[in-house]
Amino acid sequence: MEISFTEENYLKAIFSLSRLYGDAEVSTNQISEHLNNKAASVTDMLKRLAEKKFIDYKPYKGVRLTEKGRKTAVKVVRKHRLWEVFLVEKLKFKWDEVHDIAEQLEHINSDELIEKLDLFLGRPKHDPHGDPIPDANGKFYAQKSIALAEAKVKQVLVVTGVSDHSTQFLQYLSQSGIGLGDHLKVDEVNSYDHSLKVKVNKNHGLFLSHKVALNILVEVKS
Amino acid sequence: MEISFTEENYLKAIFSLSRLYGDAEVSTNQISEHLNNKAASVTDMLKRLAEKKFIDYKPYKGVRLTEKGRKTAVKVVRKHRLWEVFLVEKLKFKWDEVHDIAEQLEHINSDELIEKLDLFLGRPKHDPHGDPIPDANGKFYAQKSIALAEAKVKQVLVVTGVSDHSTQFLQYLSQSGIGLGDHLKVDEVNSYDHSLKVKVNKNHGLFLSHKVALNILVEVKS
DNA sequence: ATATTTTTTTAGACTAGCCTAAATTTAACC
DNA sequence: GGTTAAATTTAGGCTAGTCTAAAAAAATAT
Ligand SMILES: [Mn+2]
Ligand SMILES: [Mn+2]
Ligand SMILES: [Mn+2]
Ligand SMILES: [Mn+2]
Repeated sequence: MEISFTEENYLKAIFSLSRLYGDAEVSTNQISEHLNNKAASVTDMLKRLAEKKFIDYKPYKGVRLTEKGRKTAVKVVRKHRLWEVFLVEKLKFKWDEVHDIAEQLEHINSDELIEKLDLFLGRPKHDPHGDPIPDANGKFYAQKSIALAEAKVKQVLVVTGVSDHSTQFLQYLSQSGIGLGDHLKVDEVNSYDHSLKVKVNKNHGLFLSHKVALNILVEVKS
Repeated sequence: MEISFTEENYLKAIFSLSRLYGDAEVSTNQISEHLNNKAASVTDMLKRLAEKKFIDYKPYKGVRLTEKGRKTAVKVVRKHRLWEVFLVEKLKFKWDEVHDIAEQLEHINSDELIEKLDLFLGRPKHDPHGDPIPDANGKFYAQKSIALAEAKVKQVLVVTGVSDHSTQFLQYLSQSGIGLGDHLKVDEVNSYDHSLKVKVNKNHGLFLSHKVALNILVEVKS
């Protein structure tokens, strides 16, 4: 019942792709693109994962996680996000520096360790990017956030997360003075390119492109 | 200049075997036994490590780390021991529970991470088993400990480490009320089997076999 | 100094993961 | 519906790391 580093990465990829596209089957090419390897390699691995009952696989028909596969994938996600919290909260890394390290730490195999880490961190519900941390049973507590681009003018908003986790984007947000928990208000929407003028906490006049506004998640407070 | 999980384990093995036997060449069979794999596999790997300049290797003549190899090995040891401190001090694992998890964590690759972890832990000098933690330059601060078996009757002793890191031995010590920093005094030596009667902190009358006394490291305080 | 034993290396084979190129299946188009 | 294009799988090959069995070198014993 052992699972390799590589198999864990495939399961995580399938899990996140299936969520992304409304829980549909995931295609070989989607996985191939997501993991930056070739479709033929993916087919190889899908056969092995099916053999081990992590996925249901019908050739040419795409793939879906079994319950066993989902549990395994969610556990990797849980580990990834807990380690990210550790890196930011305890070791004082910036939120844009932790992803690659967590990509390694997520494969450390010890249930005792996850449990004790979770406890040490105070059982956090969200990682440094606002993503929910599933509990030990694999349950996610859904947050009802929307993209900033969909918010209405004058609504009181709180930043709850980001959709783009790239270093570039995260650094840009930090430089603009935007982080999790900050208060936003849209003052103006440019009807030509959908860019925004927003208030961040007490400061008016920050300009954000539509592309950026699509990748900031907010909760509407009023 | 990338190094694999497996290569790191070989370098660590060579490093610790070479220390163990007074910095001599390490033989293929020693490595094979230490890592629980076959001599033929070791020969294969030695060729690769020599190719990459981690070791000096002359067929049939044993092997020795290059400076590059030593640096790499010591870094793995440093990571291993820092993570053990983390697991015991922060996550509240017992000292006999941390070795296997550290065996995984030692391969996480990030200089930033080691540095920040070291800082977070308060730059510890010893791991939970009393083993010295090399600094970022690979320097060990030698401790002048002796085995309890070599101590003289009535000397004031402080426990500084253990030679046997097995779960069994560590649990036995814990149950006997012996841990790092505890004060010992040898009250009697049995001249037939070299077993000891010792005082632990304030309690007299603990019996220890010669075998156990060989694996407890102490510093002589007077 | 030979003969025997031990250690080490070589030869050949296997698996996990990856690749490229070719074949096949499915989807899209006219 | 037949033809083309796209997606997927198969076939064959590569590397890292392991193994067993056999050959070769070194050490030991007589
Ligand atoms: Mn991963
Ligand atoms: Mn995250
Ligand atoms: Mn290791
Ligand atoms: Mn230790």
